Amino acid sequence: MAAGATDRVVIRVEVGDGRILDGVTVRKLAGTLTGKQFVDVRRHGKQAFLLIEGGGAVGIHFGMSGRPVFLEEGESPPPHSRVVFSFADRTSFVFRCPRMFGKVRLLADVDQFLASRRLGPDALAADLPTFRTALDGRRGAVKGVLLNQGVLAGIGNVYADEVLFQTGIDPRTPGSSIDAEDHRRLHRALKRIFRTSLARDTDWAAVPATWLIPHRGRKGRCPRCHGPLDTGTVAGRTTFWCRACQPAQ
DNA sequence: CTGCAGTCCTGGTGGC
DNA sequence: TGCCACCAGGACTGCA
Repeated sequence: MAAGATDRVVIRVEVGDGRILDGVTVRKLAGTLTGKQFVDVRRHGKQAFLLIEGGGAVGIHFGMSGRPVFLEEGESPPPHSRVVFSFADRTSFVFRCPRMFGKVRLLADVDQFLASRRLGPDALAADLPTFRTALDGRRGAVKGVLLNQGVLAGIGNVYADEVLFQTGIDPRTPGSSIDAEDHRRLHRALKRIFRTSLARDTDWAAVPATWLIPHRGRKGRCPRCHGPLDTGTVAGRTTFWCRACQPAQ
């Protein structure tokens, strides 16, 4: 993800738009980082953490459009680069965020931060028992359960629709009627979806045509049965599903 | 506790 | 063809 950001000395931190910062000033961020290295990168759900030598971390929440970009010497920051960390070896690490929904923070302790935000286990890292425990007993529409970052961290609106499509579950199904077999199938599908998507650099234009994602949109048709997709608001979010392939319970 | 609306922001889309 | 209004997306706040 942020491969290359570690083990290089930070010599400059530039913030293109201060609104991306949360709870820290440009001055404080730059002052803390200058002369230090990032020693490791962690990810939890939609956030990445660049661990600073000697303690603390830079927390990056990707929002919907945030992307990490590593630049080799001589490469210029792309448009919408909100924060640029420049290293002594002339490479740099950039946080792009066109829609400005992301956040950059300075954290004393990552685990403490995760606990304070009440985030659930990471959706991609969760094994089946963890996944099952997280989902079990949740009320409300299953789509809302999947979107709840306090249940599992990392599933956004588009991926929630995708995993429900691939498991043939109606997004409005009450969480209480999702059984152990559904849990198993959701878990397997989610891993496959995230791994495939990450392998394609999360480019939605590059995912398989058999997925729901390329067909989201007004006149979209189901890639499996070719019937018209249903659209509506579920759990407060725009939702696409196929009434035939995801039968109501 | 739960769920809903409103808010932030801007590139892309739909409609005219 | 060109312009503009509107919408989506994540997470927080405030209200019922």
